Amino acid sequence: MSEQEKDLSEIMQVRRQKLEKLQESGVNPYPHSFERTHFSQEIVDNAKQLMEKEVAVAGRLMSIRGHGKVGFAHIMDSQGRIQLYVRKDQVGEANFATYKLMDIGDIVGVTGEVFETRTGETTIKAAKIELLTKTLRPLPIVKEKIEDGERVAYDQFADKEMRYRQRYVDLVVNPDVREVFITRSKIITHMRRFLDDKGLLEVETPVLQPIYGGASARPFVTHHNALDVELYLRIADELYLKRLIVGGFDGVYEISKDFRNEGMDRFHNPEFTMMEVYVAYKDYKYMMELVEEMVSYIANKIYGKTTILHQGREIDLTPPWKRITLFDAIEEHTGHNLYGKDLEQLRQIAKELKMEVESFWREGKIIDEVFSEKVEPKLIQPTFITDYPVELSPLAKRHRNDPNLVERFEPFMVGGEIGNAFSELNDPIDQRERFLAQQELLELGDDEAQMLDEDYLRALEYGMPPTGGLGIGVDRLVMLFTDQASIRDVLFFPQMRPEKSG
RNA sequence: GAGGGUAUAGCUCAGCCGGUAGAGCAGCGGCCUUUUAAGCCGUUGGCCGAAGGUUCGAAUCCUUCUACCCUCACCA
Repeated sequence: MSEQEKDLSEIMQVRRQKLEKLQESGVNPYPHSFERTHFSQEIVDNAKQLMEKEVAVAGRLMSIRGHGKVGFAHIMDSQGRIQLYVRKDQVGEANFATYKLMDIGDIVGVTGEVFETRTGETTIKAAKIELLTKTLRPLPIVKEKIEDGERVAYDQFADKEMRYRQRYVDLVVNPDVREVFITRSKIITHMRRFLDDKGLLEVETPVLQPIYGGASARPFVTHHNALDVELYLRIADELYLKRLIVGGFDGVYEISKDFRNEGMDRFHNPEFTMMEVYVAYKDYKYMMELVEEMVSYIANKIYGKTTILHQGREIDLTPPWKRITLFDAIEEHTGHNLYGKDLEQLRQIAKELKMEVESFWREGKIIDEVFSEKVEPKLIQPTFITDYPVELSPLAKRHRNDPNLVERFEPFMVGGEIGNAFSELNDPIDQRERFLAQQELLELGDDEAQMLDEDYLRALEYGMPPTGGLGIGVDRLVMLFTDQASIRDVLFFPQMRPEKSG
């Protein structure tokens, strides 16, 4: 980079020359503060009341149109944009000279009176325009035009790689991107408020864990020097949160990052945000109500209604959502009832469905595969899939009516799952057996099988009340609400290969 | 991990069956005291992602590499 710095592009050299000129004329290009009285949007919205009143706004110059001894510009702040009108005979010779040395992208503060131009645009007639930060890099400026009431952007900053790597530029230049992240923040705020209003306690549990658990995934491994031990970045919060239920809390939740050392695509980032909640004395039926209530609550808070548009389809989040068992759903979509079928029969059915089956797959795995291939893509409207085979769910309690099943559900919509929940297994003896079954899988070479956690078993032996638990993939919920097709578009800084290798 | 695509000026993109680089915007110099994708005149700017190869000659054809995007496989 330093080589490039020496040989700056012409456009950047010019900016540095302007910086020097400004300093020579006594202008501080990096002053310490500015007293703002209004945001741009407030002025535009309240133009009548503010007419001929003095205001002070601060933000970035996004367009400059010169007219000799006069100039128009747009300044953008966090709320929007407003036009400036700078006259040499108003701001004075020296200040006008400073203005002439400003570039698109520079951060400025303007004081002046509000008025309306001939064309009817609310504008600030500058009494003074101050440089607040000189910028040395040109912004990839997007030009906009209003055509038939539609905002049309020209030369949009669109290169995805650059947008992700230089999100700060993306945010300045693409207003829709900012909106997505504001909505993301609101979703989490409303989620938190909803859970708090239920009387649940927000808690924090370890990210660095000596034994990882609570999900099936490969972990990131790290090393703690002082203790000289291997630690894992958590793949889930589950086992720690349930320890807190053992400890006597009636309901706890955590919204935080989990880490899974696996592939990346438009639904997966190595670090992602999970919300997990556990409520004592409740079961999975209660958790279903909690999910549909929470998601529709968020929709109402954000859009004032419980339907949303996602990738051109209207999704109706109004409770109650459809509920169907895993086996019924498979039968509905394939015509095959897989319940109680043995391994050979399942293989035969998979064959008839033209699916490839790996030799080491067991019953549960085949059922899961049939479901995700034949059913999952068709679950567009919100649907709870319930009652999974025991072997797929080592932490879930057996079904009250059928010991081959567990009380588990996953909420699906737009062809993907957004969470996972169960009546939590609190029988320590059964839990030990399930862990041992996982150990066998581990030995068979399943590197995602779960580790046996003796301390967690000890906690269960002290007694965990009946508990309902739920995890929600927050990023996916955000994708749904903000109509984004890729997880990278709802993460400020999605994981990328480091820049400039080789 | 497999397949497909993309990479040319600060940004958005042209550049055909190989002949030595182009536009708009931005920038720079002019003119311009109500413009708004401001306008008009002039003008600078490129190791054509990297490295090799074929060729008299490569942005263009071939090979390898790098990064990103899309699809598929595993996982939320």
